[in-house]
Amino acid sequence: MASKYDRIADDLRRKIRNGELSPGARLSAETTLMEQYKVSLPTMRSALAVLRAEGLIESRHGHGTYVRELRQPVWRTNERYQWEKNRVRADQNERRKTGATEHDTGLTVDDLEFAASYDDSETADESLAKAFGVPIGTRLLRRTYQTRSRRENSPLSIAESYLLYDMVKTNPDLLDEENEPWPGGTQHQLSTIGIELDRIVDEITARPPRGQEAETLDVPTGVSLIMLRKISIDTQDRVVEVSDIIMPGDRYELRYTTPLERWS
Amino acid sequence: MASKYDRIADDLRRKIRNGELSPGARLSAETTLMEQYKVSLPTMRSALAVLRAEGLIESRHGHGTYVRELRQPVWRTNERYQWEKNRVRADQNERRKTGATEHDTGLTVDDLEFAASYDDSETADESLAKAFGVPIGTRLLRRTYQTRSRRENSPLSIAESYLLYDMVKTNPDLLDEENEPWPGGTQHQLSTIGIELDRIVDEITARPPRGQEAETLDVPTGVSLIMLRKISIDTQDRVVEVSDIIMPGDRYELRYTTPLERWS
DNA sequence: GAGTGGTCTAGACCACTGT
DNA sequence: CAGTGGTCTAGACCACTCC
Repeated sequence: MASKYDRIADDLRRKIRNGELSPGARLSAETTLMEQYKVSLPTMRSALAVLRAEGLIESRHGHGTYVRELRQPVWRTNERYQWEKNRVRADQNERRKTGATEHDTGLTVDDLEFAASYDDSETADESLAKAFGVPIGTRLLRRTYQTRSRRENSPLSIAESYLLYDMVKTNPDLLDEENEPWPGGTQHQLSTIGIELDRIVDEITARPPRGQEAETLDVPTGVSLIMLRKISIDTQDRVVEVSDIIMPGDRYELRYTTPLERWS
Repeated sequence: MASKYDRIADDLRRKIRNGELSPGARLSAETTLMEQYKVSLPTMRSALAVLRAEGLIESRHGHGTYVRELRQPVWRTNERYQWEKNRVRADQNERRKTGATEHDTGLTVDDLEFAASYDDSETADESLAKAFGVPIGTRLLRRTYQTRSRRENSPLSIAESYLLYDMVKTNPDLLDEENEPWPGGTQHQLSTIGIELDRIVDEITARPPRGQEAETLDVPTGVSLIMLRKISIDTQDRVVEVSDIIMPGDRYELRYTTPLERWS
């Protein structure tokens, strides 16, 4: 331990933490830093690589190296699920006004760009088969959603939602991506085929982005991904939807409220 | 894009995904790979650095480079909170038997090593003051917990729990770390000063480990940290405990069940 | 064109792990 | 001891951004 680049990284990390280098500030050029710290360029660069991996700095080619700014977090709460359920029974005008993402972020429909695409040729792999409790190979409807803020380039999140094809085909409207965005969202879509949700189970984990993901989500190295699998279970205890949602960890915070039964 | 090291990383990533290189397998030595791919050593090393950052491989000095094995995830569910609350009213023998971590992991008390330390000289910083709804500088009791499996070196998690000093001092037993592990956990501790919890709010985010954290948690680069702030609110709507819990993302999965009200 | 970060090389030496 | 990955150097050239 205590290699040269480690000590340099420690020094810069300290300067960032105590505000000597504030968010948005530009660091000196690599060649300048290399002279300041009296090391070679590759060594200086590996010191910066450490901080980049920690998400503390960001380098822009031909531009400079900057202290990362904290992005305002978007909240995703589990209260949205009950809110969505209540909205299913509201009239269509009310449903059209806002979606669940707006509920979370406080942004209006106009701020958000929404893209959906459907694919009805998907079949269940091992993981999905287990989640749904069906055999591997069962036909699914896969729906891909991208939400992005109009003010920024990077998507807020990417979601893949899976429905059992045989279950939803009874309402052909549900198979057509042209009907997106569907006022009232998935819970309302399911209600058109007589499904009422009993509970939603969220499974959460986190890992670094891999290869292509970093590009499609446009996250720099140094940002973790929050992986959320959302499993919707109806009043007959059937798994009716499985959704895999990917969120950049520097943009999102999840909030779950767990009520407890009273003693008295 | 499509630099040499990127193409090499892509190739190796593909080999890992399709099983040509299975978990635990040892890659050829860097010098061998460098000849195979006809690049210089530093270039070969930066290809490996990419995969290391993605958590796909792990290098052991003087030993070799290996495909990371998937570790069996430990589940942490929000059902534990109600389970803990129920246990407060169980008798002491029952309470002594198991703790919440055992509830989650399925491991028994004997498998787990538990370390607690108290510090009653802590005061609330901005973030904690806001969470508790008290002025900055308010005296707190800080309790640090480390849980580790006896079979492994790395801690399962690190938790820092904060209580309002003036609130808990009425029971001096709560100020003494020698009483840990306390049968029945924090909810039982709070019950000794007349506190009943109404709900628990979990705030979750994820980010890469920074400098020292990587060492104390003994996680390689390429593992994300799940940061969980748990806020306990009592029946009088007071925030009575705030806990910051750090979990390695490759070991943990969180599961939250949200029940929905019925329509009928 | 000037200044920046990104890629790549060839080679030296050190530090750790096993036998 | 041999084999492995880790650190560091000196220097060349490329690619991007802004003026």
